[in-house]
Amino acid sequence: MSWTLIPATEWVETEQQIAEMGQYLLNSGLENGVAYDTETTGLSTVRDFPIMLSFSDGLRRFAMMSDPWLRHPWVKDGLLGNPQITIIGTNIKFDMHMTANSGVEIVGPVEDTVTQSWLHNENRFGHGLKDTAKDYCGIKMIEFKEIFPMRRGTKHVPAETAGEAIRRVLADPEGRKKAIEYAGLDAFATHHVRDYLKHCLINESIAPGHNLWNYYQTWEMPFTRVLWNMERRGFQICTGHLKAQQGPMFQAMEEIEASISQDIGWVININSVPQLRKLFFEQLKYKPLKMTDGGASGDKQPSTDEEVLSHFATNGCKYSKMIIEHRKISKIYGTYIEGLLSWVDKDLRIHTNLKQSGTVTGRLSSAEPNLQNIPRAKGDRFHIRDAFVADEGKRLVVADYDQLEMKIMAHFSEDRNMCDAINSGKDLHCFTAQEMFQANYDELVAAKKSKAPTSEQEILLAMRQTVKPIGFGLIYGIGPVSLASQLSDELKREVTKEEAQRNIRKYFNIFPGVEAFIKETHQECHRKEYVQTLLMRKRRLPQINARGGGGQTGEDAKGIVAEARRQSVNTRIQGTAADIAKAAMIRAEYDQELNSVDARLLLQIHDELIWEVEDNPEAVEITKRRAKAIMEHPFGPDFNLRVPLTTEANSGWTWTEAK
DNA sequence: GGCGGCGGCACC
DNA sequence: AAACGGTGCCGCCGCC
Repeated sequence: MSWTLIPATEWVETEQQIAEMGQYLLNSGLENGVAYDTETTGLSTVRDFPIMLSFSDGLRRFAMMSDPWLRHPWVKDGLLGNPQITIIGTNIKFDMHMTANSGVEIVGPVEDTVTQSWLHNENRFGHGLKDTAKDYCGIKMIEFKEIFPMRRGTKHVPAETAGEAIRRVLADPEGRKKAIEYAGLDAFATHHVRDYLKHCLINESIAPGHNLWNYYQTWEMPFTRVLWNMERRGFQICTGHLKAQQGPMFQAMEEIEASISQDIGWVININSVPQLRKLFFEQLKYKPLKMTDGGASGDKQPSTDEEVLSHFATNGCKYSKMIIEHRKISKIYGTYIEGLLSWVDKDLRIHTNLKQSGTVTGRLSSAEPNLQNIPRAKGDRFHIRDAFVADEGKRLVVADYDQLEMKIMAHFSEDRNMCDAINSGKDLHCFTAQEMFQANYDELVAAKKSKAPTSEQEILLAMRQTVKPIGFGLIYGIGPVSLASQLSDELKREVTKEEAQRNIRKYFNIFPGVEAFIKETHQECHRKEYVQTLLMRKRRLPQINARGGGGQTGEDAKGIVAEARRQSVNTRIQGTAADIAKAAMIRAEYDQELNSVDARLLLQIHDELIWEVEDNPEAVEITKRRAKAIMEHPFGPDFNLRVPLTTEANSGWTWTEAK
């Protein structure tokens, strides 16, 4: 569709009009869903609420004030509260929050065009309505700020909020006309984008008898609501625990900065990389160990990251360690103390934004704030995870997969040795070390468990430490250079790239199926220009067949092809892990037993799920048992991979205790 | 004064 | 940094 004839918005302001709209949309909506959009007081999913509403079936479009019409039976019960009607939105989770913030629930199935667009092309830049309406339907959208220019703030007068701007524009007759046109357009365009994408997804086969639209309906549609529930619940934070650390941390950073400044003769800001370069490479005359990436501009500068500073420290630099220490504190202080505190809402909980379509592999992502990169308890002196707590009278249950990605590698590769080792309950890394270095398996396990390893056990541990990064590396498509560096770091001795290469070779000799799996994945990707996960979701990698030319040198194309090859393997593994976690979450959310004890899913960190449940032994026990059962059989009790998806579940008052 | 690039680093 | 995959966010700094 290169252009679309757009009907005028029908502004609803009488009982008769709302009834006419309700009746009309009920009929068409039962067939093909109703698109819904809100103009709101702001972007906060907990504090803001709708001011204007719009609905469309793709033929007519309607707009109205949220007050009073959101609560009108035709809207509240006839459309949004009607379990038979699919509500379609662009980032529908947001509109679900806004609507709920005004006390109205969307109860039926929900469709999200952002997720649909991502499924259609995960590599696309921009799945928002402005981009998709234009590219897919030829509809040119009006910018929000064009209709509702927000007054800028000054020193003394705060900036206008979105809500104030909308109300101000609506008060003016000319502005009102424009606002009505604008509000009605979003829902209308959303419906058109959805119809287009539905058509595309139906026509995209992913397996005999299955297309991407089936996949969308089976997995992504229910997942949207699961994520909405999780965002709605939030995660309780013990703010006192975070605040108690602010003073000492700030003081520690100041002391380090003052001490170094005194010594070097000028006031340095340790957070400033250019100032650190001045200190190390101009004043102290160190040689750059490595250069930065340089980004798009290509301006490569000497790096001052932790590896470089550690190297300088071993060469006798007394500042390096202090700077590393300062960086650690600064990171925790900025991101996880100040940062997290600024996200705690009135209910003492953090409500993150869980992005269903943020990644190219199908993983979930979390933002505003990111709760998927909270420092892990082990090694965090500031105990950030202790601040993540259960509500009064409740308890957290944490369940996580054991080596999920390696299990998937075993499943896909069907490697006999790898599957046998896992199926006999062996520690995979110890088994690999045994095979690679002819060590004794039981002794390897004993060394791993030992609190005070003997010198013989240290050797065994080094074997296991050698093997571990290779396992990860296979999933990432590692090369000998980076493996060598990783091993050098891990083993605290120089490992050459030749030695690393020999270890990779040995690894493949023990698990020949793994090497074959990688080769087959490359070949298939070259042939189809995409790869698929367990649930047949696609990642398109057309660049895998890139040839030089077009201003691109042969060397460049080689790099691009190699990268795409790594991505093809990684996506099948990482993407399948994401499928498994997704399926487990959907099953858990609708599980009768978990619901019977009111176990509420709060967060997913890729291979880990966290619930909040009533603090009584029976409820906790049921949650742990059920969580484990569901995660180990995410596709139901009858579907098994070639290896078991072993899961461990624990409970506690805080995230740290429950893990 | 807002914005985007960059370096660095937290997680799986 | 890399021939190691996928994220999000901090502070700094230069630009407009």
